[in-house]
Order: sequence, then structure tokens, then C-alpha cells
Amino acid sequence: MSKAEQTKAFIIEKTAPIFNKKGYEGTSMSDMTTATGLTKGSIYGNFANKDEVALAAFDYNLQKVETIIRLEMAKKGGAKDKLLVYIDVYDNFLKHPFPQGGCPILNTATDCDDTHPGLKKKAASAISNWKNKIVALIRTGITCKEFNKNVNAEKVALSVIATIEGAIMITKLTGKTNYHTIIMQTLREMIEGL
Amino acid sequence: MSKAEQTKAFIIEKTAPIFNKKGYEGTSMSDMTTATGLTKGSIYGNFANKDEVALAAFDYNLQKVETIIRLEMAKKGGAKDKLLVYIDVYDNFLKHPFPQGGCPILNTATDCDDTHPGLKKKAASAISNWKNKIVALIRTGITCKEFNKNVNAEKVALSVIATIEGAIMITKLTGKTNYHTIIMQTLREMIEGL
DNA sequence: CATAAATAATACCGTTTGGTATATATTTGC
DNA sequence: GCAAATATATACCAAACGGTATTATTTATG
Repeated sequence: MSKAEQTKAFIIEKTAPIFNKKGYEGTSMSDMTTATGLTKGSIYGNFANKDEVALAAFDYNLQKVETIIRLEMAKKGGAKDKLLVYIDVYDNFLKHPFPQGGCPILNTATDCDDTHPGLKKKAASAISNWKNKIVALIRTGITCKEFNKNVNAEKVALSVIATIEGAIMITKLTGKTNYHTIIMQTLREMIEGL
Repeated sequence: MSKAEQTKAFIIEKTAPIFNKKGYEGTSMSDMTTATGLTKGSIYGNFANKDEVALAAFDYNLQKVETIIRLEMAKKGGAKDKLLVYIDVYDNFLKHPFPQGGCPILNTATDCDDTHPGLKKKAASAISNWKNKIVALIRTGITCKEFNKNVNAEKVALSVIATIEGAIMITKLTGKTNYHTIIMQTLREMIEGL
């Protein structure tokens, strides 16, 4: 890895939590220079503009979540257990190396849906991929006779995602971590009932 | 209503959608002057600072939602039907005079949870009130034998709120309104099963 | 070891930010 | 209808914004 690539990765690593917490407009160049210890000139030597850093930071944050999920899922065998990984990980996302500021999809979605088309698109495709993964998981669960064959995979997938994201929002807002656990219990029962 | 009160209300009315769409940091004074047609001096003659406008705008947006809910609920008799009003209203919030930019609680929550304590507090208490209302509704439903007596009211309340908010996020992000309908179907079944 | 290429720091650009003191209209009560 | 009070506009402030051209410093290579 060249020096430039190192610095680029360093900048992303240091600014990603800020973008996730403060949002795109809320994160300033000076936030980025103090976080990295670099100067503006140095950052603009590695990125064309603030946008590029923000987009890379989103990818970084998203990948962090996806890596946790992938690692935990590899430990499980059945479709149901794999599905429950989502609930487990998001239930104690303080235990895992989760991005600071919570779920990057949720943050970016509400931050950028009316303002930043580029980031919005990235968040949208993240949701879409997530949905497709759950749908595929449920389909294999059906063929393995783990789930009932007339389960509506897309409906379950969308409901699971919506509930997880809503739960994160509520928990971060109220500070009551048990709220999260309670909501995740509803999801667990839903999945057990498939 | 005095002239000052009128202008104050006018400023809130015109800036509330912007705050809901762009967030606190994302909304600038010049956004506010162009939206109102007033000058900065005029706005600062009616409000101490940007914060005060933002807080008032949040209240305005929230009240807009609560008014719709209250009006629709007044038409219904049973606890179950009253509960379903939340789903109905949020399912076709394009039909109702819903705040531009979507649910103000969700927007403010993700926008301000790491940055603006004042707005965060307002959003948090909005969630808390919402939860309490649903809990009370379920409790009366239980005493009226409309719901099973061992229904966990708080769990249902939190799950309903989380799912609704998550659904809004997904729908606004992907642009697929049928996603919302699908998720709301899950909630309807949940409520029917109480 | 010198030189060229790559990388980072400096100093600056015009613009916009939130905010304010002051002057000018405009309502309001009498 | 005329003051007094209130409400709006004007003109300005320092600071921060995103961004850039230029200079200084590393780093790799012949």
C-alpha cells in the first residue's frame, strides 16, 4: 500500500465516525482536519472534494457492519439461526466493533434523502442488498423445510429491517437500551414463527 | 393575535418544512429568509436565535401529525380501531396534511441525537408520549376484553413505533411506496392478533 | 547521493455563516 | 390624528465555510 493509499485510508477511518454522527452538512473541513491531524491541503491532495470523502466514509461504515454480520453468520448453520444473527448483532451492537453513531444506513438515509442524491443512492442500494440477502435466506430456509412454504419472504425481510432500524432510532434517542431488547424480542418471535 | 404573533407563526409555518427536510445545521438563515420573504433582522426581531425557530418548527411539525391522528381517532370507537389509525395515517401520509420531509420525530432523532441536545430532548419526549398513548390504548382494550389480558402493552407499543418509523425511512429512501404498504400489513396482523 | 516524483503544509481565495446595532416603517392605543 | 410602541429593513460584523494555487517536505529510484 503506497503512502497515498495509507493516508487515504487513514482519512476515511478518522472521518467516518464524524460523518456518521454529524451528517454530511454537519461535518466540516475543520472537523476533518482536527480528527486526522492533517491540513486541508493534505486532504484535498487525496480527495477531490468533501463529497468523495463522505462517500468513502459511508462505504467504510457500511462495510464495518457487513463484516460483523458475515463473521457471525459464518458460525451458524441453519437459515433461522443465520436470520437471528441480524437481531443478535443489532441487539448488542455495543459489544461489536459497530460504527460510532449507530447504523450508517439509517443516519445517511434521514440525513441525505432530501439533500444529497449521491449518498442517498448508496444508502438505498445498501437497504436493497440487505433485503435481498434476507429474502434469499428465507427462500433457502423454505427449501430446507425450516420455514413454512407460504412465508412471504419479502414482507418478512422488509419488516425485519424496518423494525431493526426503528429500534436503533428509539434507543439512541431515549437512551433506554432495554427498549431495544424489548423490540428485538418481538422480532425473535416473528422469526421463530416462520 | 398581534402582528408579532402573526409574523412569528408565519415564520414557523414557512421554515418548518425546511428544518424537517434539511435538518438543523443544514437549514441556513438565508434558507429562512428566502422561504419567508423576510429579512434576517425581521426574523431576529421575533426569535432570539436560530435555535428558537428550530424548536418551534419541530413543535409545529409534530403537532401537525398529532392533529391528524387525533382527528382520525375520534372517528373510531374500539381500542383496536384506534390503534389501527396509526397504521392507516402513516400508510398513506401522502393523503393527509403530513409535514413535508416525513416524520419529524425520525428526522430530528437522527439529525440531532449526536449534536443538538435541545431538539433531541423534544424528539425523545415525543416518542415517550407516543409510547404512553399506545400503552394506554392497549390497556383499555384489555379491560374492554378486546385484547387478550396477557398482552405486553409496552412491547407492542415500542414495536409498533419502531416498525412505523423504520418503514418511513425505507420508503423515503427507496421511493417504493409499496414497501411501506407491505410493512404496514405486518403491523396490521400483529394488532389483529392481540 | 542526487534528482525527480509524490505527498503534505501554508497561505490565501471568495462566499456564506449566525448574529447585531441602528435606522426606518408600520401598528397600536389614546 | 398623533404619539408611543412595536415591527421590519438596512448595513454591517467577525468567524467559519469549502476549495485552491503555491511552497515545502518526504520518499523512491537511477
